[in-house]
Amino acid sequence: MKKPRILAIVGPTASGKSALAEALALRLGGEIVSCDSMQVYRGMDIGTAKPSAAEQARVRYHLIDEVEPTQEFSMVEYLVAAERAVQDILSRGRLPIFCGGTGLYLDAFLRGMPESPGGDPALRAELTALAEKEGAEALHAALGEVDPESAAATHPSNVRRVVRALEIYRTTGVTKAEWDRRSRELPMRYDATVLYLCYEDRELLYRRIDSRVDEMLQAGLLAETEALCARGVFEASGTAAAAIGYKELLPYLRGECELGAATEQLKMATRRYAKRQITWFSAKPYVTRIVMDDAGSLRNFEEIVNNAMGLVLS
RNA sequence: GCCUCUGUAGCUCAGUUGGUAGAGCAGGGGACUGAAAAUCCCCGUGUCGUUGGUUCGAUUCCGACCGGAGGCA
Repeated sequence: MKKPRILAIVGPTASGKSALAEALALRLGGEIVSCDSMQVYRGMDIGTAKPSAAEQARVRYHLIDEVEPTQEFSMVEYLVAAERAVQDILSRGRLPIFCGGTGLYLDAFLRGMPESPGGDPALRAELTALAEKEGAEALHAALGEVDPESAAATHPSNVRRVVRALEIYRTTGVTKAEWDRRSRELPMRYDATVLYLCYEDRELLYRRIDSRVDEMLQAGLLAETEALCARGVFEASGTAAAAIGYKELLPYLRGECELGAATEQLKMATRRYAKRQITWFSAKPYVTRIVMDDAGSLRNFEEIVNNAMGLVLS
């Protein structure tokens, strides 16, 4: 059976993914599947650079505003919802276009996942407490007893990963290394073209990030943050509370620092995030690089769109 | 104009009883399979303000000059 075609636009924050995705969706008869761990939350619009009402009127978007920020949502929920969205889009004869910067989510979708064990909050809490009491080394050593392969691949300080590996072994009796091996053997389910937007001039990307943060503040990011506070998002400290854009402004809202200082922290956090995304996507064998440095002018943008069209249609 | 303090990494500063220097932050590189906007790992050569002097050797001591801060006029 022929695999269905899908397109994906990935890259660091502020690289211009949304604009390119929209242009391609309009030309190719596509619908956009957000591939973003934070845009799924309702009420987090400005800070996550969610497509505006106008943009959502031009192209159909999926996996935006799926859940409340106080709810838990992670990779697997994403996987399920994305699968549903893609089937829906394909059933209408249209092209699914993934767009976003959460590399893990796209990775998981492209590969599919075997029935690996879900998270066990109680066990996680227990193991994390153990690491605090007896040290991360001790927990890592415990992992080494049952799953030396994963232990060797995980730094002892990375408690979260060590906990996850132990969690998998304790709940299934099968090592994480084995689960990973099985998933690696799964065939790609889609014929995917993944366009990775990159900047040869890092400074240029950073300038785009800085000005986008300024625009977000002007658009009312502080008010949005206050609204999230009022809903107890940060007390819940779930995934939504980790979003960049809000937690950096909390010290200012509490009167602990100037707005300028908070803004700097926010820009810095965003740049570092972009850096991590670049590291992630650069290492992926399945991406086709698109250099965005010259996308500034309309003419150059058109050229990039045409170039991308060529890659998709080939 | 005079006096005092000060000038070391992109920033804030240590330090060298004279043998060319190191922290934090910033920055860079990397990892990543059910928390991923998360989590974690690795990376420190810089005319020690400039220029003379003393010295085997000066970033370190001395002088002058230049920049900064403060004080007295």
